[in-house]
Amino acid sequence: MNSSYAQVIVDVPTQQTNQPYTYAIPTDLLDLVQVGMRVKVPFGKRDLMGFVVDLTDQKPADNVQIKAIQSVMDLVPVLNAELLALSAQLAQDVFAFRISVLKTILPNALSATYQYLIQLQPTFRLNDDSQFLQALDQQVVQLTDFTSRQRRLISTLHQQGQLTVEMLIQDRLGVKTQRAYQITADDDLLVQAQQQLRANAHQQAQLLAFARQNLGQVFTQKELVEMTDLSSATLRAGVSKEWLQVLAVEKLRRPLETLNPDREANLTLNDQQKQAFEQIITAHQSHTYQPFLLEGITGSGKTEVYLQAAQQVVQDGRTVLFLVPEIALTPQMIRRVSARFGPSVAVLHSGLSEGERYDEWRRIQRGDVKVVVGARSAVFAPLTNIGLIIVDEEHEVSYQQQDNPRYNARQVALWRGEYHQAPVILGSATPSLESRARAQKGLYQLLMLTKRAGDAHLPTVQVVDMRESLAGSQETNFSPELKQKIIERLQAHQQVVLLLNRRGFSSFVMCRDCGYVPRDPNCNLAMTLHLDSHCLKCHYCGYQTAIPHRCPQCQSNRIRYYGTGTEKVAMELEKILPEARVIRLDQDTTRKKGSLAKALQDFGQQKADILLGTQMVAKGLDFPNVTLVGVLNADTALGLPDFHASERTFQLLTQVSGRAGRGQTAGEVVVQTFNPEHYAITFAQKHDYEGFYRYEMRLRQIGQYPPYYYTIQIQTSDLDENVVAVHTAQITRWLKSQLNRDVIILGPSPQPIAKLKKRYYFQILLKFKKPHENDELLQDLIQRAQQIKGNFQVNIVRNPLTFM
DNA sequence: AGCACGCCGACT
DNA sequence: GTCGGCGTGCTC
Repeated sequence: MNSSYAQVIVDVPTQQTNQPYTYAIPTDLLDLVQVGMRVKVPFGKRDLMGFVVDLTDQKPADNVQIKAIQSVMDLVPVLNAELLALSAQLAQDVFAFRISVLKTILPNALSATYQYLIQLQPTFRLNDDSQFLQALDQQVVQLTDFTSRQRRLISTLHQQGQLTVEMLIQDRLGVKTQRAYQITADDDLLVQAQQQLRANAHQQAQLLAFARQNLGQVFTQKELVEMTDLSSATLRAGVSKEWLQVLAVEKLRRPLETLNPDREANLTLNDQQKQAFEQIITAHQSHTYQPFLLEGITGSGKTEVYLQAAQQVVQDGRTVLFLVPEIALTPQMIRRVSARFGPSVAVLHSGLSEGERYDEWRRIQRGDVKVVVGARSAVFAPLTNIGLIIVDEEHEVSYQQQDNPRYNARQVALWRGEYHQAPVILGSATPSLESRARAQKGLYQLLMLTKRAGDAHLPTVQVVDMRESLAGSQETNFSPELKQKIIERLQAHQQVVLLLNRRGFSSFVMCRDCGYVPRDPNCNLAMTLHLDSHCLKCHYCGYQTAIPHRCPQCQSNRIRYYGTGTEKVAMELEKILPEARVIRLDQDTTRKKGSLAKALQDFGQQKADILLGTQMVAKGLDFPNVTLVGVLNADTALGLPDFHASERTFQLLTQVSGRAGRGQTAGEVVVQTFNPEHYAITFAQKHDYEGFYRYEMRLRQIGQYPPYYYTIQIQTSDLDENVVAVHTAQITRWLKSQLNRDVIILGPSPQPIAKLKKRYYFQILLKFKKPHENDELLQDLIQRAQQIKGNFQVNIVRNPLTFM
């Protein structure tokens, strides 16, 4: 029985249209429209794309006029029941529009483009204003190509009948096709043709012979030419005589690195790995949703556990979703996974073109793929029958999308694991406090790997106090200790990785003599430098003070803002070690496609001695000849106005230390810092995650921060600084009157980057005990903010991971 | 978002 | 008087 109405989410991302609209299904589309398909619908004056989220027979109230669906854009649904349910849940969870979430779940190629076909009519009269239209007759144009003046004219002429405007809604990208031939299944026809063929028609004779060997089969033109060595002219002759039929077959744009991997054998698991493996497989085989926290020191072989568990799951007929941070999706890593799973793997990373991404998505959708490896957005891969989900480096901030909708892929992974009743592995050498605390409570099962693979030892870590090093001398990024060790490695023909920590760069003040950083008296967080207003501000509570010219702790006048770039460091290296060959790795040098792969390959082949880079050198790189890691500035993140500052610093130091001593030779790490006694640094020095965890948890408890409290960040913005300040203060008063007594409200205060793209930003932070206790009130806040006239905007972020 | 409606100031 | 500026409200 077909339903006669469809509930449609239309492609208009606004608060007012964030609801399903009811459309009638015309009789000729009755058996075509399905839930999860895209449709074209009339909406107001326009035609739009929309998603069918439900089918009903319920006739809606009489007071609304029901329009009919115009056409169906898909033959099969692009969203299954799981992903539709996920979209609804996620929209609520991250306070986003349903349509935005739906478009995030699907590849970009499936987002519609709106174009118009303009046809001038005989009545069209040319004049100065309408001159621009003459060249546009019969042309497909986009609305954004015109000024509002031109649009108005087109609209007027359209009403007068001087031209017609036809709306075209199209996929952003088509399916790429390739010319192919299907050989007739009619052998008699071919036999007959063979008998009648002229004796000198050797080419056609050859084609006929081949055809009779492959009755009914399909070959692309390219394949056919290669196999038979015939010309395309002969093939055309075959077509005209009906031996062959022309087809257009789909051509998949496959990323190169996954095409022909050499198979790679499994490594032997040690006892700890084996135990972890078995527990994961037990959960999978009993179809149980069970999150595991796999806490393994760097080099302990977490990846091998992932891969072998994945192989087992695939062997049992289920599929695997494997998430890694984008930064870890190096060609090294992709080759490794492809080598294990061959053609049944799909790799989704930011280097893919829109077309490649779409084609990988279609392979997954069709069920050709057993294992999906990818960064954040791969968590929406349309896999069915998932038997295992892996989130590698689960503590990574990049799993949370930084713009709307601000979903967290780790959370989505857990949701999908529960939906499929499958185990989810959260793996890290330095788990997020949140996940580690959940393991403590028994919500996740803790699996520990404490031994490094082979005989490798963790590197020794030397902390260098830059306060002493800098005193009296010229400002430099290299302490004598680090410089000396680099020289030793160069002489021994070993390699060096140097990390320049850019996180928190530039925006805070520190004393060069004693390491003092000005903190606000209320929150004890580092205050952010505002050059525009020449003051220091706390971005939690809004406390504000003048920039000191003399250090309050040691009276030095060398208190100034802190920061440097890789380019500057590379120049200094050139000066002090002119013979060293250096590869720079940062946003600037790796923007071009393939340049990262090239740089890493060169370093792997020892075409350089030193790899100098930002955060991206810290993750997942495996170069056995690297025996020294230098961290030029460990502190910068400590200066951030963020309660995660210590956690991030500890994680970064631990991760980058793990790059040293992965081969036979022991590794060494030099950490330069102005805060040698800071616990994030001393615990990292001892490779003591558990110690850091306990210490930091105490501080979080005292400061009433996560994981003891849930947080919500309310971002407000306006073109006018006063307007946003006034409205934000109003909202704060309203929240105070509405919220439960035990909800802690911090702010309002200007955001660390208070002005961005001509808008001024403020924030309010809420801290509370029950995860969803304020959701309704916040929805109400969004509705109310909608009523405010002007450019004022409100944006709500659940569990913010950064404060910028 | 985009489009119409409607209310005000600047012109042929 | 009308044209066109933009603020406001609606779209099944």
